[in-house]
Amino acid sequence: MSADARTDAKPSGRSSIRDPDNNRRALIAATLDTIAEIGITDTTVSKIIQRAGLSRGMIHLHFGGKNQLLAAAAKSFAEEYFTEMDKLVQQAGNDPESIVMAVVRADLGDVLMNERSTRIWHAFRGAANTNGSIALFSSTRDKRLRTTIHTAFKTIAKDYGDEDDSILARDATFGLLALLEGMWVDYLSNANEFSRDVATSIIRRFIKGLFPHHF
Amino acid sequence: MSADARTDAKPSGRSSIRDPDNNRRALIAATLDTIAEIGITDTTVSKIIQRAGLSRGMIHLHFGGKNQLLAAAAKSFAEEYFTEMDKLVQQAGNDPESIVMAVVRADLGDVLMNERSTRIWHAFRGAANTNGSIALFSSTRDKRLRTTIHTAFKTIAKDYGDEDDSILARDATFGLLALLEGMWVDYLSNANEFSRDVATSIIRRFIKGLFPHHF
DNA sequence: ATACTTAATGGACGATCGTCCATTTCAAAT
DNA sequence: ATTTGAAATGGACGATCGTCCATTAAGTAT
Repeated sequence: MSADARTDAKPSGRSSIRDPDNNRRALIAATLDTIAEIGITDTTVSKIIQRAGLSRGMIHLHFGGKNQLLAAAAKSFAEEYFTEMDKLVQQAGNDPESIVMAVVRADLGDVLMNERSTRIWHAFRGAANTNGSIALFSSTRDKRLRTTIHTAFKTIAKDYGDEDDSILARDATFGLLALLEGMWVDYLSNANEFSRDVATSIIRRFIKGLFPHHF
Repeated sequence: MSADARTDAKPSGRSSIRDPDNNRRALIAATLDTIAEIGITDTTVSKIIQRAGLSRGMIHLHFGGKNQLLAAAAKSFAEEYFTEMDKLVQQAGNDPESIVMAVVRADLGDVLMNERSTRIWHAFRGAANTNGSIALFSSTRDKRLRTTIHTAFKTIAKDYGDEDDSILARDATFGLLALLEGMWVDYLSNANEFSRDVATSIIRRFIKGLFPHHF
């Protein structure tokens, strides 16, 4: 065995002391954790670098400033959400009914909806009005997700031969997303009293009201 | 007539230059306006007193500090909302159906739901996690409003002789409030595309799904 | 070995934060 | 008129904010 431990220290390895990408990620993670813990108002450069265990100048070095770090954190947070959502939805069946309920269960599940994420979500939403760079990544759910739900509801709506097929599907999409948003607010307000099962069954009940032969 | 013009300058009069109560209200109004305009993060003591046209020390004089002023502003904002809501609901008929729809129309009407109020609402909600004194006044809608809706739905639910009367009413209450919350988020995200009529008809459709013989 | 590029450091900087209080102003009571 | 007490003022204060950069350390190429 001529291979020694140092040989595999390729550029792509993690053994190096220096690791800009890792530090970049650490700063974003520290930012999100700080926001979740003490709120975006009290999230300062000092608190972030202290939590990340990095030096003061690194925020300016890697992001150019605090605001750009916040924007990057918002983007990263949104990407995490949609990546996880995609994963969970793809595990569902192919029939529209399963897809819709997979979205509901994913959005209300503890992976996506928890104290940390609801706090971060609302912190960014509150800040999005004035900070345009944050607003881009916190628009009401993702376009892709909206399309997924809309497509599923359009398929279902065809089973109800009424003339307002498309309006029904649009209303169901709009309403479902609003319901999910409202559940997040409710969870944020009192996480201890909130029941995921109750929330899920309520949403199912509302959807079933629109599509009595399904759900 | 021994009464001269000065006699009626009672403590409750408004003729005086000094008017502590008015200044107190002015500070709260300036705080809310500032939050709506530039966000709670950038809302500073200097910005508030500048907008109110008052002197620097007045915040400490009347409220004891910035945080207490914010709490008072949150309380005032919530009270405004519920006062207006009460007014609009009382103008409605006495049948449960009218009451529910009155709540919906009030919550989605331009008096209660507008850019200013949705921004303030979400700013406070985002800050409520860390600031307990704010949290008290921004709990998911008011208890009284919740009771009003719940009572109406219980009456309606009795017409559907199923055994899950109370669960149905509970679900309808929970779901309606979540829907309304979600609509506020949607309005905040893109106020220009938002349609109050569409939102109202969607909510009515969802409720009608639960109570097909009504709405 | 040496030169060169990039990553990382942490202190200095002016600006601004919220708080506080000595002082002044006003209005009612005497 | 004079006294008394509350309302209002605005500058001073230390603390902290975010930014920036001269310097050091680490990794790569010659």
